[in-house]
Amino acid sequence: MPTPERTSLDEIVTAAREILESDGLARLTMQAVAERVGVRAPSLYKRVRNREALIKLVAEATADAMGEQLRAVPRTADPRTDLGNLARAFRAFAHRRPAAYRLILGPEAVPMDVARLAEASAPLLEVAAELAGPEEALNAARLFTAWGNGFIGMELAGAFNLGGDIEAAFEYGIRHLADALSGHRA
Amino acid sequence: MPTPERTSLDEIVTAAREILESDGLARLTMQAVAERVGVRAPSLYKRVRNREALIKLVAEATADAMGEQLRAVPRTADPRTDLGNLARAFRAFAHRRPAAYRLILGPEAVPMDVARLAEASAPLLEVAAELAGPEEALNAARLFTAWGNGFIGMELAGAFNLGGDIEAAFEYGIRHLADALSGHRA
DNA sequence: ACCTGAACACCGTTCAAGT
DNA sequence: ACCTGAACACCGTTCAAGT
Repeated sequence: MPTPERTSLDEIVTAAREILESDGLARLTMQAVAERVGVRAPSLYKRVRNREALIKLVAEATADAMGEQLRAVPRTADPRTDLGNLARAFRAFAHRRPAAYRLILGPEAVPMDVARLAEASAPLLEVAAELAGPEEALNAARLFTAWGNGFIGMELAGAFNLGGDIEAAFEYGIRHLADALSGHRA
Repeated sequence: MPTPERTSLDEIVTAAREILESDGLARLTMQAVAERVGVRAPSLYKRVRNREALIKLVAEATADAMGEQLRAVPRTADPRTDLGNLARAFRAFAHRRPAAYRLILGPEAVPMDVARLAEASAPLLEVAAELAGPEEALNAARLFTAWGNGFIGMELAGAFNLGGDIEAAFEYGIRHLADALSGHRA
């Protein structure tokens, strides 16, 4: 008589996501995940190859969620406005799930599935194309996403603690990058 | 009769740095460090509070080394040229010691000593001031360092694997940021 | 077919005992 | 004063045995 399934891959990834965010990566143990989904640790290996693979699944789920968030940003007729709104949505997401966000960039960065990242940043590529022209769209999008990732990474790492207005610095970045990409005066 | 010292904090941090770079963060264990400096693991606790503190020491040593690297960049009369040279030196350092570099930004980022980071990025702040004026120097430096950190972080994480010329994208970023900061046309 | 306890190899860390 | 072996609590992971 087959034992009934007592959990699922989805439940496991969700549990891991929650533990990561509330307790940090070091406390994201197989035992903690197992306990949360109501099973013993060895059973997890029926659905997940190992801890590293589980962490990768969490990172990919995070990229997907981020992409969804960006696609939900309403678009206007002005690409400059859109650029700012996308950047703010991006930052808001990172603030809401900082540990997961760090997972994507951070050290020991899990080699992320490329298609997933492309999917997530598609809206940004569109706006970059509107702003910088199709020729320079990829370079422009990379300039902008690099800045955004870097800014948020430094912010989460506490690298901006010297004071100064972080909000203002973020808006300064949006404004000047929009200028730089569109070829306007700064 | 007191036992002679068989190692030192410096030797321990250096050993940790080497293991981190060659084997990765997960393999940077107290036992591995102890073996490399010729001592048993418990002895490390005479010089270091715990593993986390050791990792933090490595991160700080990395920030110091990076600062030294940036200060060694020769300066010219043209701040735009200097900006590019600093960015390339920064990137070269990250490529030479990727694991340590990630430590500074990445997930579980060790709350870095602020003064150290400021020290490391001092040259960039100077050039930013020349380019954007003293008023906007801090915002400009943050824009630039955020981009640089983000670009390299994404590069190391393999987020640029879609192809396209990464060198060109980096140079594109330098050029357009210099324009944006100095208020020139792009 | 899935779940479990037991087991293994490996950590980080503490501490009493050595010199 | 520093170093060590032994010990503890905790991991990730495997596997034979249960249902």
